[in-house]
This record gives sequence, structure tokens and C-alpha cells, in this order.
Amino acid sequence: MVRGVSEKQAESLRERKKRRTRQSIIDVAHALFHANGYDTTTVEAIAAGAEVSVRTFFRYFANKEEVALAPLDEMGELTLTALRRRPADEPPLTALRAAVLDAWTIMSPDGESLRHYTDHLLPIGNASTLAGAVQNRIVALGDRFALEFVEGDDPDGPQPRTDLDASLAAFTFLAAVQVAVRAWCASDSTDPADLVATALICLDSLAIERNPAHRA
Amino acid sequence: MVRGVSEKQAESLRERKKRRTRQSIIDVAHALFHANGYDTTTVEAIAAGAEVSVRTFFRYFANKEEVALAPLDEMGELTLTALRRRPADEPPLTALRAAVLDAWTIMSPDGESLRHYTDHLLPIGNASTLAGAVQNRIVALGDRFALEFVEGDDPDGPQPRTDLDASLAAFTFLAAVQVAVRAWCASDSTDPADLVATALICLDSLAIERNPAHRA
DNA sequence: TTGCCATGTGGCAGTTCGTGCCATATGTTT
DNA sequence: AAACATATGGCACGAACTGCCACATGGCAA
Repeated sequence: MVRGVSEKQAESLRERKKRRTRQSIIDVAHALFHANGYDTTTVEAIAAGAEVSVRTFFRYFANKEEVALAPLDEMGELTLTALRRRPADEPPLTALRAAVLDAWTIMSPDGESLRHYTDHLLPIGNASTLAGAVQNRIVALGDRFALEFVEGDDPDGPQPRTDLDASLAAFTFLAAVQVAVRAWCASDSTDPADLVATALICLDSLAIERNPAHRA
Repeated sequence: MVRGVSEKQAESLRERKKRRTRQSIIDVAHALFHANGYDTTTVEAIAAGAEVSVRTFFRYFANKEEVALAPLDEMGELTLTALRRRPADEPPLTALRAAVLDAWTIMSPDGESLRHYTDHLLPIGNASTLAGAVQNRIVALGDRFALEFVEGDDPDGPQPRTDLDASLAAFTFLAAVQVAVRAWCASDSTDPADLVATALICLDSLAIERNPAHRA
């Protein structure tokens, strides 16, 4: 974080307090989730640990799921940022593949940062209560991915095409990543590098089954 | 329903009552959802309409979502059954495409049966509260699809392959269908035939973006 | 410093979903 | 008709949220 110093003064005391409170809630919540599991951890306990009232907790997070999935959201934002840095004429699947690799590995070549996320998200992935909420985030992310491709809507570019194509690229991509994540979770590996490897396999074989002859 | 008569006697009075109660709950619930929306319809109201206690409602359905998505589950079972009728040596995506067409159209060439489902599911699709639960069903269905491909595990068949491939086929397929369903819902069409057409477009263009040269 | 205004916070009452427990009612079998 | 299995209802309870109002705290101007 070399830059960012210059704009630090713009943050008032109020805003700093809010940031700290928010982060404190997240930290306490994830510590409790890790220790006791998501379901058995009450909002009351989180609020007590973060030294705020339950009412205030719900002012920072709309529900218990939101605080649990904050790291997932952060990862999504990271990927989206990486996607926006790709050249506009790149085919969607190529750009997405590169973007997720950037977000996962470039930012931390040793995989430590990715591990930071997986550590947070692995125990949560086992909470079946959260599965629906996770999927919701993924769908929302897919829509934002798709928007990137139709927005760069120059008619001469080879890729942009229709909304349907953009959505298809985004959601097949996310399906591949999900398959990889689920396979990695099901395996006994805890090494983030294995996750990256699995994801690459899935992304590479995304389009291999092009049926030679369709029976319409 | 020509057959099925022979096994009717096997259903005792108790079982008949339970079936009727269950169906009554579903009917009342969906009528209320249609009239007032999912969120504002309380379990208490459903139970009252079906003339059972709230406690009994929760013996038939684990939660409010389950009764709302009962038609979706039924459609999933239909598709799975259709999939099992496909020849074992068919490529996964081909088989899935044919299966969903069977489930959607063959069983009712005029599209009336499909409309029956869309009528039930369209108002529910607008309830964002249910989005997560819907996704949960889809993931569960995808796993069952994938199982069909690895179970038929004859090493000489050209398709079965690894678990990863099976999952990829299932989930990219479901992603395409979802994109189609969402596009159809976003459009102003209420004609199920348009849904089928959109789904076919999505399924056909599933694998078209095979990037000629990957930059590994 | 003083005072005013905007905003963040806590507490409380209330709604809804969902569960455990036990008594009662209904169907089934001998 | 008695004995058994199972379905139902009612109640108490916990936990997630929400609306409302009073209070406290930070920001800003005279």
C-alpha cells in the first residue's frame, strides 16, 4: 500500500470509527464461526464480542450471512477489478480466466493472500445454511461480469456481441470455477495452489465437448 | 395416467390423507404467494388456509421455501428421469439437452404443462428472498446429473471420463439453462415456447467460444 | 468555548420462522 | 373391542430481524 497516504486525511474520525467497528465485527464473527460453526454462533454473541449492541450489528450488516460472506465479496471485487484491466478486445472467457488468475495469484505470488481467503471461506463452505447465500453472490457477480462485456459495446470489436452471449460467458466461467472450488473442498488438500491448478483444468476443458453433430 | 391403477389399492387411508393434506398445503400456499407475494405470506396463513396447525405445516415442509419450490423440484425430477432414458453412450451435453427438451415439451407438445410450471414459478422468481434456495436446488440437481455420467462407468464408452468432467458438463448445462430462464423472465414474453427457444439458443452457443490460442 | 445540527448508537417491543415436548386424536391390526 | 403405531395440535421457547424513540457523539459555525 504505497499510495493511498495522500488521501488518508480525508477520512474523518467518524468514518475511521465506523471502519474499525465494521472490521471488528467481521473479525469477531469469523473467529466465532471458526470456533463454534456458523449456525450455532448467534448474532448476540458476535455483537457482544465486538462490543456493540445487536441493533447496531444490523446497521452494519443486513443479516448474519452478510458478515460471513464479506471475504467472498471482497474476492469478487478483486476479480472484477482485474477483469476491468484486461484489454477490451480480449475474448470474454480469456479475459475472465486471466482476471481470476490475477486476483488469485499475481497479487500474492506465494499464495499467502489466497490462503487468507480460503481459510476464512473453507469453514463457511461447510455450513450448508450459507450455500444459498453464496450462490446469490455468484449470480450477482456473474451479472456484473456480463455487464463488462456488453458495455464495451464497440460494434467493430470481435467479442462484445449480445447480452445473452455475455451472460453465457460469465456464467459458464463461474460454473467452471465453482466446480473447481467444490472439487478442491471435497479433496483433502488445503493448499491453495491445488485450487488454482484445479481451476485451470476446469477452465481449459470448458469448451472441449463440442458435439460434432447436433441432432436438432 | 393409464397405468398406475393396479397399484392404487396399496395406498392406505392414512397415506391418502397425507397426500391430500400435502397437496392442499401446496395449493393454498401458491395461491397466497400469487395473491400477496412470498414474503408477506405467513406460514400461519398457509396453515389456516389448509386447515392444519402451524406445527403440522412444518411436519410436511421443513421450511417455507420448500413448499414454494415444490414445483421446481418436480421439474427437476422430471428432467432427471428423462436423462436416465437417454442412451448411455450419448455425450453428456447432448443427453442433457435432449432430456430437458423431453421434460419441457415432449410431455406436453402444446406447452400447456410447461406453462403450468412457469405460472407457479414466475411469481416466485421475483421473490429475491427465494433466490438462494433456488440456487441450492440447482446445485443439488447438478450433482445428481453428474452422478448419472460417472455411474455409467464403462471404460470403453467414449464419454464417462472423470468426475470433474461430469460435473463440468452438468453445471455448464445448468448455467446455460439459467441464463435462458433469466433472459426469458426479463423479457416481456409469457409464452413458454419462447423459453424453450431461448434455452436452445443458449445450449447451442454453449461451446462456441473456443479460444483458438490459449495463452497458458 | 458554546451551541446547534447531523448522525451513530442502544434499548425495547413486536413479528416471523422454526423446534422440542407432551397430550390427544385418528388409523391400523389382532 | 383392545392395543398399538402414527399423525396432529398446542404451548413454550430460541433466534433473526425491524420499527420506533431516546440518547450520545462528532462536526461545524458564531
